[in-house]
This record gives sequence, structure tokens and C-alpha cells, in this order.
Amino acid sequence: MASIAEVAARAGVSPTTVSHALSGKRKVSAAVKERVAAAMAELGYVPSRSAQSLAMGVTRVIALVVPDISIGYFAELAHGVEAAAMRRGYNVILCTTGFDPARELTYLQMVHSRAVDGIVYAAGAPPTDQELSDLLGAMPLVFVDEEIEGTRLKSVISDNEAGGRLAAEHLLGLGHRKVLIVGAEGEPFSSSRRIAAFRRRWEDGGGTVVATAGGQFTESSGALAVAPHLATFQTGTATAVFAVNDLMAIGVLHELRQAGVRVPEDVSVVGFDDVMAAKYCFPSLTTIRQDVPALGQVSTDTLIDALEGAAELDGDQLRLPVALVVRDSTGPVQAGRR
Amino acid sequence: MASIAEVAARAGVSPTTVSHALSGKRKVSAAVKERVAAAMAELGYVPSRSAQSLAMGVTRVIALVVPDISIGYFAELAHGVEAAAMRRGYNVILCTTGFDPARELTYLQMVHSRAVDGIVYAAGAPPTDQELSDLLGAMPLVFVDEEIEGTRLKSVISDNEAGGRLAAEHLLGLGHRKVLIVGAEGEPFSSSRRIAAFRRRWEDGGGTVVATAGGQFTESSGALAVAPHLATFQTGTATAVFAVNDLMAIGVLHELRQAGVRVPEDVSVVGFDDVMAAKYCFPSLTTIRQDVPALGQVSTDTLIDALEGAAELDGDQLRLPVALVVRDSTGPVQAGRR
DNA sequence: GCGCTTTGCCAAAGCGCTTTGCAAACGAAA
DNA sequence: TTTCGTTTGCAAAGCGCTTTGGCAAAGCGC
Repeated sequence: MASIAEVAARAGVSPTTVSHALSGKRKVSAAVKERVAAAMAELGYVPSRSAQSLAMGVTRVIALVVPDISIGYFAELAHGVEAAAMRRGYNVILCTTGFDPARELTYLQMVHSRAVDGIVYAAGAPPTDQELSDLLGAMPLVFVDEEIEGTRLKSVISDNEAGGRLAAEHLLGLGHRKVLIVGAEGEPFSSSRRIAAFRRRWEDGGGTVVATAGGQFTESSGALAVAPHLATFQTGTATAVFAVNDLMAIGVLHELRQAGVRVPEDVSVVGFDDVMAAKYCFPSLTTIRQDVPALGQVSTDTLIDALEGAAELDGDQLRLPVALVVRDSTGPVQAGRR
Repeated sequence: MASIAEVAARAGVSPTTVSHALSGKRKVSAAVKERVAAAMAELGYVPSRSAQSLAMGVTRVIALVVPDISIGYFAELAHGVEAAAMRRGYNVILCTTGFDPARELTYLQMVHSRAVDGIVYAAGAPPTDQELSDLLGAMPLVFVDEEIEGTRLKSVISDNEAGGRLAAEHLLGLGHRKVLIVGAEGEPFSSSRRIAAFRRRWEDGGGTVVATAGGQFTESSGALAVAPHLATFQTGTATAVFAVNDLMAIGVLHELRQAGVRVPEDVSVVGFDDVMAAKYCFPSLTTIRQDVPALGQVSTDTLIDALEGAAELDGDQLRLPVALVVRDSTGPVQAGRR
């Protein structure tokens, strides 16, 4: 555990000079620089991060707050965050909250303890807690795919409205007019945006929403949500399902198959996200693709820009484009079912 | 950014006393303790982590090294690691290498710079680099699901041999005798163990291995591996596929469906891992379940035990049990195909 | 009332780095 | 030769915490 003092001694210079040689903040003659480099190599010197952090008041570490990293969406997000952070010389600390506000609070403390410089906040749902919201408001932090009521914090989101519209247009174009929406309305930010936009475009196009069934954004909750409506599909009272995320859509697919409802012959299903499984489930899922790693990268770059004084953190949202991916779970409505 | 000195001043005591009140390492009278607590609350004091790290020579942070966090397996692993770390008051820094030795090296430096106390190393493949291996050998580090040739480092693994045996027995029990193995043999640690154990049990049971096709452990490489053998299945020259991981198995399923080969009527497929998608792909995948989060938890606990002096890091492996999960992708071999 | 141990608090010395004010050395300009 | 800028290097003061030795005051037995 060589220290800068030992390196200095060995190179026959002062610690100051070693520091400058390393950081380049002041000029050091080539000869000395070389001696220092040699000494460092011999000693296997690596500067202590905690000492640097303490002296500089900055850690070059950011926290990524997610509810559960084993959910594909958040894993992909983490991938983007880590890539961007790495590129700029930052490390990322993984903070999973399990949707528990208490743990969230714990993690937010990390900026107060100066363990991290800032936070990429993708907790899956906006904080209900007042205490939390207050904390968040006064912190170097960027939201991913959500925003806090009232505050004008920076947030990076996918264009959920456009996604909802695309989904509606696709189904309308196939002749569908009666849809079941799977997803909780008025709930978390992005999900409600998707539904609202879908609904608007759908009704504009002459469609009707047969029902809305909520859920927890998991496969099983998707299956659960669709179960009471199986008869609806058999009679043709509804011919399409719009699920606010792929996990739920996959649960729907599963449930329909169990019940003997054919997709896409009897009912078309469209999801949202384009997770990996969407391509490999059966039938493969028509969905709205959002570029999740990009979401992570952009939010991280935004955060770091702000930390380094290159930008402000309050203000508007950054909105990333989405795209319709047509696969096998959607098809034209059958004759007589319209 | 209140400091311990300010708290001390406000409470009318010395910084020493504040520190002791906080850590409990020496007795502090109840009255004083209360005054200190009040002062801390008023000032919103939170101790500085970098100062603590510097003074104590310990960070309470560990690094998790994985090739790609967006791969389901590693995401689940991260989940387990984070949970265990959190429970013991540690944070985890996410390090994704993208299978790049250079980046790996960078991350391993983190223990030299004392940015982390130890490493959970799940790089997906053993390091080829000699420099790397040497580094690894002299570090507070535990391997997940792999081990380094020659060294006696701690590693936590799933019982890959048992898994391979289970898969073989299941297929044998269904009457299969001719199998295609999908996965690179002699390659990364766990994968080759699975294959070797499978093959041994298989041949013991009177089966023959028609071919082995390698791959990169992704869906597309699974699809690619099976493509040249499609005819084999149509003629019944092979009636089963054992893929060393689920991703490849899912790729195989996909390719077979494209080609009109029926599963499980024409061919049975078994995977390994039991990733989330295994349940929702079509047909749902028979596979060997390994408890990946547990892998993460156990390795993290092992590492932390060692960091805190409660255990040694050299020595044998910890081996976690696996289980056969039967789903729809396997069935009895058809008459006349045997 | 005398020694002796506790008890409860403090001073000061680090931990390993960055940073700033100074000073010596060295040319170049006057 | 003097003067003035540049280089180039150093000393010392932090950054905010932990830790140890010490020292009064209080409690105890006799």
C-alpha cells in the first residue's frame, strides 16, 4: 500500500510534485516526471480513492436507484448507465429498493454522506412519501421515465404518448375497434401516459375500450388481469388487447393459450417495451420498442454534465423516440367479429 | 455539509465524543448522547463516507464484476449480491466488462486504489490473461460459477455435474438415445462441466451423442448451432437436444419452429438455468434450475465474512444444488424413432 | 478519610491526498 | 548588470473522520 509520500521519497521529490506529475495541474519537468513514473511503477503505486475523494470533495461515483435489477427493463437500463458512467470515468453503485420507501431513503442518504455525487433515479414509481419528494427535489438527480408532481426536475423519458398512439394506430389499421387495456390507469407516470395516449387515438379512430384491468407489471398480473375477460374474446366482444408492458403482455399470451383462445386469429395483442422475451415468446409479440439502454446513457450523461457544471438539472424533459415492432401477435380482425 | 466538529461545538463536547456516541466504541453518558443526537438532527449531520474510509482503511463497498448486466443470468446474480451486501451494510459497485480483459483489469485496480474492499467475480469466463490471473490470485475475491486453473481460490458454483446428470436421466427416461449437444465443450468452466457430466451419464445409459455444436451462449448462437442439424431431426437420427443454457435452448426452439420441426413430438429440448423466459417461451422449456440469486448471496456473504476476518478465502468450492424442472419441451420419444 | 478502580470526556496524531502561497533558479529583456 | 517573468519544486494547511493515551471526577471498600 504505497503512499504518495513513499513515491516522492523514492523519486527524490516532494509529494506535491508527485501529485502534480500525476494530475498535470501544474507543469513538471520531463526528467522529474520520468523519475516519478519509475518510482510509481517500482512501488506499484495506485492513489487512494478515499483520500482523493476527501481532499477533492468529489467521489466520481453515482448511484443507480432501481426497484429490482433482475427485471429485464432495469437490467438494460443499468447497462446503459454503466456504459455511460464508465466512459466518463465514473463508477456506479447499484441500489435496489424492492419498492420499499425505507430502503429508498437509505440510499438517498448516500449523497448526504457524500458516498456518491449524484443519482440516476428509476424507482419504477414516483415517491408517495412527502419526505422522499422533498429530498429528491434538493439533490443532483435525474429521473428516468417518470417525473415528480410539481417539481421541475430533469427527467429522461421515452415518448410514451407516441408509443400509445402507434399501438392504437396499428390495431385500428388492422380493423380492430374493441380493445381491452391491461395496465393500471392513473398510476405510475409512464404507464398512464401510454394508456391515455392510446385511448385518445383509439377513440378518435372510432374504437371503444371494453375494459381496463390493472396490475403489477408482472407476467402473472397480466394473466390475472385478462382471466375474467376470456369469454369476451370468445364472443368477439373484444378483439384486441393493449398491455402497457411486455411482461404483462406475455402473461396475457400465456393465459390466452391456456384457455384455447387463438392469437392472433381470435385476438391481437400488443405490448410495450420490446424486452428480449418479446421476440421469443409464442406467438412473438408485437410491441412498442423503447431504447432502454439509451435511456440509461442519456440520463447518466445528463447527470454527469450537471455534476461537472456543464449543465443545469432543473428544467424540461428529454424525450426519446419509440417505434412499433410488428410480430406475430397481431393480425387483421376476423370477418364478422368487428 | 455539517462536519463532526460543528456537531461537537453545538453539543458542547469534543469531536471525539461525538464519534464515540455515534459508533458506541466507548461509553458516553446518556445525557451527552442525547445532546449529541439533538445537535446532529438540527444540523442534518451525516458522516462523510470518504473521511471514514480514509480513517478506517475500509470502504464497505464491494465490486461485482460481470460481462453484461443486461443478460438475465447476471442480473439475477446482481440481485442476490446486492441483497446480501445491503443486509450487511455494504454497497456494491457494478462493473461490466463486455468480455474485455482491458476493462476487467481497470476494474480490478479498484481494490488497489482501495475504492472497494473486495470483489465478486463472475466474468463469465476464466481470465485468459496471465497478468489477470496473477492479480486475481492476490485479492480478496470470490469466483462465481468458475474457477481458476491451479489456484485454490474460493469459488461458489451451482452443482453443474448434478445438473448435467439430471438432464441426461430425464431424457433417457423418456426413451431418448440420440442427442445433439448445444454448447462449447472444453470451454468455460461451468458449461464444460455440464456437458461432461451429461455425456458421461448419457453414454452410461446407452445413449449416443450425435454431434456437439458450440456457441456464444446467446439465442442467436443457439439457433445457429442447430440449423445445420435440422435434417437430422426430421429423419429421427437425433430425437433430443441438450443445450447448456436456456438462452441457447430458446434459440433452438425458435429455429425448430421456423423449420417446422415439432417440439416435443419430433424432438425434445432441455436447457439449463431456468431463466424467466424459459417459462414463457413456446413450448415452455424443460430445464435445470439453478438458484442464481442464491449464488450471488452466498458468494457475497463468503466474501464479506473473509473481509471481516471471519473466514479464509482460499480453499474449496461451495456447491449449490440444482433441480430438474419439467415443462412442455420434452416428451417421450415417438414410436419408430428410437 | 484513604487509596483504588471506574466512568466519561478530551487532545492530538494520524489516514493519504490536493492545493495554494512562496521561493529558488533561470533566462531573456532592458 | 539589473530587472522581471517564467518555470519548477516545496512546505504546510486542510479535507472530516477514528483512535489512543491521558486525566479529572466520581464511586467503592475498608
